[in-house]
Amino acid sequence: MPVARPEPLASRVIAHVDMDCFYVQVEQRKRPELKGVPTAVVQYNSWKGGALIAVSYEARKFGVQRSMRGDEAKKVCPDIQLVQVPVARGKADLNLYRDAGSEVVSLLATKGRCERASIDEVYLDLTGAAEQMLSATPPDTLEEIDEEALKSHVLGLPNDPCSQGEYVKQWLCRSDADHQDKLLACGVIIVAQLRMDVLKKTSFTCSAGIAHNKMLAKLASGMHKPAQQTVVPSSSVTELLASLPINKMKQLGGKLGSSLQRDLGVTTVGNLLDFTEEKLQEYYGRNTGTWLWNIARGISGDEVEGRLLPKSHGCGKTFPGQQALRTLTSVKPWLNGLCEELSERIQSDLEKNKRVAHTLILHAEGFKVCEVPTNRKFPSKSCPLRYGTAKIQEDAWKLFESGLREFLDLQSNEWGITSLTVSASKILPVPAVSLLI
DNA sequence: CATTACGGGTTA
DNA sequence: TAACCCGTA
Ligand SMILES: Nc1ncnc2c1ncn2[C@H]1C[C@H](O)[C@@H](COP(=O)(O)OP(=O)(O)OP(=O)(O)O)O1
Ligand SMILES: [Mn+2]
Ligand SMILES: [Mn+2]
Repeated sequence: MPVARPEPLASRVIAHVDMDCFYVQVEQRKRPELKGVPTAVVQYNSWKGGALIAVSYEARKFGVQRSMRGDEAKKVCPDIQLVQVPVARGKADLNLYRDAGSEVVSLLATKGRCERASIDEVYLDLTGAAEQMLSATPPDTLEEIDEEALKSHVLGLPNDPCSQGEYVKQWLCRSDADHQDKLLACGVIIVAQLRMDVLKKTSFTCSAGIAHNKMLAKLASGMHKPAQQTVVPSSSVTELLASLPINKMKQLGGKLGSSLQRDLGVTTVGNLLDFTEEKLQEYYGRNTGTWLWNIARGISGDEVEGRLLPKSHGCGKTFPGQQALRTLTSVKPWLNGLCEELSERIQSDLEKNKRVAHTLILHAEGFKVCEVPTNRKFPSKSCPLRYGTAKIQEDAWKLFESGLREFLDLQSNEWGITSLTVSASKILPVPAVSLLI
């Protein structure tokens, strides 16, 4: 499933930036009285007080966690403020957070190639900016280094809280460093400035990792949160990975990571060093085997893609338990509502970004009651996407009907839909000439 | 009865 | 290519 990419020969400076308790910060900017108090963002609230999707650091001290029920959060943290996600057409509306994410991306995309990796995080390739700084104004020539940069965590450095700033300053400025480390030091200063700029212009804090590839930068950004940054010199990598639990590595948090533990006894990323590339390929195939062999050594050549916008738009809703939709008449208005939201979002993408979506996809889940128990799933269906809410609704309905026929297979008249999702994909820029017509 | 999203590789 | 599956926020 993962694919191996060799590390580029020249060393890169890569940053991963992730917003702190993002949806909470978005709500706190709207309601400043919530700043500094235990807060969580909750989706719906009828069933056990709704489910938490973002939790402030003040609330985390009480043991409040994502996916907890609102009621449960209140038990462990009676003073917690629960803010509800906006609702439109009977479903959660995440546009407020999408827009806030875009604000941040625009600020972070100014110093090098930027990849929007999720609603609240980006990867940056700062190699060019770091090289430029190293040749024009290297750290040791600066009169003053930002406090924010001096607060960085440098992996492999003694961490004495009293004199940490001094150690970091020495590391940033040391003249005997190799070229790689000097570039990283420049990256640290650039990222500190970017984070200060984000805070100043949006009021949001974020955390960041700076390293020579995406994998290590991502790992580092999560090591010290909130409002901190961590740099990974090459010399620190072996020790870092030696003790890193296998499931903490990106892409190993699921079945592959479990299989490594269960079938090979691998509990840390470093344990993978005990296996030859051929052995890993034998177990997991050529691509995945080589990928595993590489990550054990901190090698990952994935490029930062220059992409500031999502590649698809989707909207969905689940209908658990008794809420399952059991008739065509009850499915239709929900599907129409989802299509309406999707239509608005792709229309706005067209106007703001001059991009057109070309494929409409319908996903559903459901059950049927019949004599011969079957495990057939509701099939996904797709078709060319025609713009206009009514057309999208019409096409999505056709996709649903055809999926339902296949799903039921003439075997049952009693059924229920427990999940509906429509999405728009294959989004391409409108050719510049066609904008003139 | 976590929910509502995205990206990316595999399968047929 | 469409549909499916996995991993993650
Ligand atoms: N499982 C989920 N379901 C729905 N929304 C989610 C889920 N995970 C994350 N989100 C949303 C809410 C988060 O504020 C936002 C960013 O996720 P993430 O970066 O993992 O956590 P976070 O920003 O809330 O806290 P942290 O400070 O630990 O990064 O995405
Ligand atoms: Mn975050
Ligand atoms: Mn995140």
